[in-house]
Amino acid sequence: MGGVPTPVREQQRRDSWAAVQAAALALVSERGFDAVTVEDVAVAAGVSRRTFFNHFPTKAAALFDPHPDDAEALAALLAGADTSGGVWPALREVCLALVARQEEVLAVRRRLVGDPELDAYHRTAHRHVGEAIDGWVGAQLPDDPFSARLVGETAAAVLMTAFLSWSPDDDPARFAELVGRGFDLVGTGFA
Amino acid sequence: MGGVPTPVREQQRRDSWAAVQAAALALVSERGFDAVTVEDVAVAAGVSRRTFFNHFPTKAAALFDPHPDDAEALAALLAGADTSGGVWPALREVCLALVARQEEVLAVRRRLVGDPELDAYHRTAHRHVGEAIDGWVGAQLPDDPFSARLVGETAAAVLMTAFLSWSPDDDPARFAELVGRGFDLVGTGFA
DNA sequence: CGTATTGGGTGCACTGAGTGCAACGTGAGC
DNA sequence: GCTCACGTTGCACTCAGTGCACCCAATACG
Repeated sequence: MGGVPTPVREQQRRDSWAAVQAAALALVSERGFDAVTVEDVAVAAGVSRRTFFNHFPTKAAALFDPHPDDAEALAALLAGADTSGGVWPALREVCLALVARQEEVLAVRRRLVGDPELDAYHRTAHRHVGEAIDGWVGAQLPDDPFSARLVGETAAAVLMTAFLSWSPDDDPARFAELVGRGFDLVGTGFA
Repeated sequence: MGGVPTPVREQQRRDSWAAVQAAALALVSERGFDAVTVEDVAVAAGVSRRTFFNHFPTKAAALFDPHPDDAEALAALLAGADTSGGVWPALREVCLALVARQEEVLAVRRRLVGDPELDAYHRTAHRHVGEAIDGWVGAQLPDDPFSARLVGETAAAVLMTAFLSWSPDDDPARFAELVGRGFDLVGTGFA
């Protein structure tokens, strides 16, 4: 019944998941996406090829699916957000706190832009954030799902823009700066 | 030399391209993405499997890559846009004119949401529009590429939100209405 | 005109992603 | 200890996508 089967099993599963994602990021950032096979990743993670696909639906997903801890962290940030100054400024702070957690992963992913297939997955990765925001905004605007979704999509667009405008060789702090600037620009309605 | 090889060849190629896309949209909207093979599409289009991949890099691309005519139409709309009232309101009108051209294709695509792989491609399809806008805004703001890209990404986010909030059974005009409303909401900075 | 060239279409063989299925083994409940 | 649940595994299979050599029709050129 409770989604969590049992602590030990759950931990095994998370470890296995994390080992596969770590191996995928390491190999792909070293050799490039096309030069790494799922078999390579599985071997490096100490897992069978079949198990890889038990965790991730596609090769690209191993690179871009959010770590459960990060998903929980985002939920916590949203739950604790201060909306007294409005929804959009509150989201600004949430996203700034979020990106600070993920510097290393973002740097690896940034080196992968250019491949069309990967770019598509890249956008869904930022969409994981957008969807969480959807739900959060939607709870505050239960009678306006369109606006809630638009806020989530727009926040994801800001993150994507900052991500693409940033270079992994730059100071990581510059990425946060770009995110803040993006939120500010949208907040003025591109006046 | 000139990119266009010669009128006849160019026309042959476009016809073949269009036949494949039409076949892909028809079959997939009828049976679903996974139940249609590239072979099926090629046969229905009267073309070899190998030719399919000469036109489209992936199966999903056959569904989502923009028709050359539409790409040219967008460029023309942007070139003729009236920016006297500001960049964002001008984009609003361009996007409204654009979606009016594509009602049928959008209705088919709308039936395909839900598949994660397809959703990823879906976003890149709206990104084709965003990229054209990037270039257009970038020409007007040559010293601020970040803002130019942000405008393009945000416009794509508005289109995507309207697309997801719309139902193919709705009046097509409602889709345009949603696009307009999305641009208005962003234009106020989510105040 | 006749000949050479170009460029799209095709067939073939090959790699690798992704899936269904039937096991196996180890933690958990009784 | 027995049984059940569940993550893992191996195997066989379909199909997406690619490299390559070849064919044919449309063009360029003499």
